[in-house]
Amino acid sequence: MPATPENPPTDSVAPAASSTRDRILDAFAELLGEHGERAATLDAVAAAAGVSKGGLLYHFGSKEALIAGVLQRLAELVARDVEAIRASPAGPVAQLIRSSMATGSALDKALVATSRLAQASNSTARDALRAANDAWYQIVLESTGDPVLSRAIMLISDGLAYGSAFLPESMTPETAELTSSDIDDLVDLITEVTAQRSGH
Amino acid sequence: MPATPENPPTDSVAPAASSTRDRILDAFAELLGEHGERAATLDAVAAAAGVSKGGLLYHFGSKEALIAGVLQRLAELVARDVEAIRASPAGPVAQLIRSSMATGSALDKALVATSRLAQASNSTARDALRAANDAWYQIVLESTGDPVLSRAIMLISDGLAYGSAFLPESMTPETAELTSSDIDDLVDLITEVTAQRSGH
DNA sequence: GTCTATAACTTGATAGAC
DNA sequence: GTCTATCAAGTTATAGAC
Repeated sequence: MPATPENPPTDSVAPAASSTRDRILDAFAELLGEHGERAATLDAVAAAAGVSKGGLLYHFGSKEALIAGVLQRLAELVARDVEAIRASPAGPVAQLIRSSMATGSALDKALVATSRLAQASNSTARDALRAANDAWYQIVLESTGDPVLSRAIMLISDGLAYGSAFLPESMTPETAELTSSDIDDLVDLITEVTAQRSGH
Repeated sequence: MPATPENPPTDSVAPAASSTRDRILDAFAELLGEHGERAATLDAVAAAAGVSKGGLLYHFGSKEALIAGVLQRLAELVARDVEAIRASPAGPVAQLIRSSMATGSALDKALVATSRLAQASNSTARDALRAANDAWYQIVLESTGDPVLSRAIMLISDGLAYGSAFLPESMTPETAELTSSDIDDLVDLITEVTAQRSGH
């Protein structure tokens, strides 16, 4: 993608002036997340992006190309997130847990969309999810130095991510939506356990 | 399960003499789990079950009826599982964690199949998953008496379930497939933390 | 109960006008 | 760059024979 002074900083993740290409990608990810893979047809994506099917296919020549676009976007967002977690003042683990629940960020949307593709038997999507998980696990392991605890932390993170992504609305009292104070409690628990295990 | 050789088990979940109806339901759940919702077409299900499409539609008049069949099967299996967990000598929490990873049991298959449907925007499937989660959470809460810890345990269980269900094969070294000894470590960790928190 | 044939519709993709 | 046909293949469901 040629970036000239006239065609400004074309960061492919979240351009200031959303290009048609990006709108299409947004619409595809959104449909995947909200209504599943089967609903994310070319027709539906085109309509949601405000273009015709022909217009969509000019930018992405096939559905495969559309999928590749989402996966590439995910890879970029994960790379950024990894840096953000590493640089977090609150500590990597707290930052990871707090950012696990899907809140509608670009990364969340890309992750959910990729999960849907992975479950539709797309092995490239599965690989992308694994790569992201590996990166996060590595950070946690470096931070705690404790493999068992690190796994437990990753599983909690996964549980938060999947739960918020897959069972979004109207939960029952028992597993009612986790409030931010619930997350605080969770982080405290993990912090305490981490201190106890490293202290000994 | 009161099943005598003379009176073979005729419950609707997994009859010894698999009826056509059950074979169809098995095939549908299997296809949903292995290849996603989009691949679980009537054609594919019929072929996998060894009947024609017409034959399938004699037993389940529509795709909706097929879905209802899977959800009913799940409800029955969850009810049984709840009883088994409550009666477990090792304690409910250890039993729950150990049974979280999908190992191919009938319950696992029904859960995975229902997850796929839930992600295809089927709200009935979502409700079924929530009901199951509520039941398990209730058991854990009764066992530990500690809401924060119970949530952490449920999240670990969710993480195990989703991970094993959605990223099944060929994992990388970092998050390599959890061995049963890894699970042992995890259960030990949880047991210790539970003891510490209740002891104080 | 199970099959084949077929109707009605959706989906991904191509061709070509503007 | 974006649009409107248009097509071939696939999908759910019905009808009726055996």
